[in-house]
Amino acid sequence: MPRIGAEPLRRQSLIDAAIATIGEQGSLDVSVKRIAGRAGMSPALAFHYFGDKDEIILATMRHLLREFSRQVTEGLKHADGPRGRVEAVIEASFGADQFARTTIAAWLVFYLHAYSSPPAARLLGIYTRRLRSNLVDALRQLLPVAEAAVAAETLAAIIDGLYVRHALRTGGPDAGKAIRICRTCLDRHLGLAEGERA
Amino acid sequence: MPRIGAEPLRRQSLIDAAIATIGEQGSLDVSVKRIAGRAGMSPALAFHYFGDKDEIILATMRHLLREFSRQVTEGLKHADGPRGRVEAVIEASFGADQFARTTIAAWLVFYLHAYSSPPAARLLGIYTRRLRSNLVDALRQLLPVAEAAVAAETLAAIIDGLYVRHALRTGGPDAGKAIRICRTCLDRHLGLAEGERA
DNA sequence: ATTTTTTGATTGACCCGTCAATCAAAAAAT
DNA sequence: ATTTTTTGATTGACGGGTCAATCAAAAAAT
Repeated sequence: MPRIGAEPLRRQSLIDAAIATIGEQGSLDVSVKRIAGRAGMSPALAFHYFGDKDEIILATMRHLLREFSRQVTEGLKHADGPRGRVEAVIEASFGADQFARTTIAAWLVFYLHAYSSPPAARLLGIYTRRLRSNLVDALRQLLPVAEAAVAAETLAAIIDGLYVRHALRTGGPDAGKAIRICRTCLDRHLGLAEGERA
Repeated sequence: MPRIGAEPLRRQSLIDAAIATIGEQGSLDVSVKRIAGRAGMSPALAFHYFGDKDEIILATMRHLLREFSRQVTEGLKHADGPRGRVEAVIEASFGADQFARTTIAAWLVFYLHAYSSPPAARLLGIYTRRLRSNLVDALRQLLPVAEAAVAAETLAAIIDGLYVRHALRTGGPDAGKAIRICRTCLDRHLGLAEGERA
């Protein structure tokens, strides 16, 4: 066997190249040729490892989702108290890896792709539900059930909105500003006045 | 001159068909053939009127932007007081025309398109700045300048986020719920406690 | 008759996916 | 240790198909 163990490396290279290419272009309309070229191999090799283009796309989505989940889980591990758990989710969302423009553009592309691709929709559904339950579970210990649901929906929307604005507007909010906006909104929902929180 | 007035009708038909096709597919990767077919004409006629595909896309964006601006302006006309002006912007954003799933999907597609198309970015920039100034101007009469800026950024992000979630998640927030979330957030930023506003 | 509207046919480019063939390293056999 | 065999890694070339855009000419209206 030659160069044993090349497959996982190649797959990862292709996924990285796919994120970069898709994110830079802001579209799924990128040829396998360009992705493979960026990863330093011929298109045929990409097909050899992934079968077809759809599978390249799905594998790339899975990688993005897994990476995000990993960071959230990591943040939750060191969080203490419900408020800390909410903040951990927020901070994971705006961590350097997740908040890179290219990464966010890729996320948005996949959001839209899910609009017409059932497998992609299934993947995103899992992520969405997990994120939501993380937020709701923590908020329920701080607020009445109804308000917790509203607060979770609001926070989730703000996060998504800040993503959109960061990725698409030059001079959009940076990570620090984004986190501050989320924290402020959380404070207000928890009924704390200016500067009142620990 | 024969068939006077055919051109504007054809152009409008093509723009409507473009919104529908792009919105349904959630992608700009739709052929001129399909758009023209949906509008009841041959692809060649679309090229005759618009020159190339990019111009079809840009004209479609301009139409969406103009329509949105029209609705905001209309709402502002009947609004009284700064709080009313903020709510007018919110309500225009979630009006039936703007909050239709297909329309929102088309919006998101154009957001992403702007990511790699300077002309599209220019168009969206105009819209973004106008929306922002509408919000900031009204909020400045209700809050200190710094807080007004944060509140505007927050509201704008929430609106965008709710758009994303409504268009892409089955069972996402409907218009009523979206408006309620925005109002609640606005209340909190204005420092009003539960049920305190007029 | 002239001008606009409309389209069928065509072209060149590009893309996805396949396939046969090549290459190089590991395993087996001697 | 040397040779042979096996097998994954890799690619160039190609087919079927689609798309954007062009063009010449027909249809329709004035």
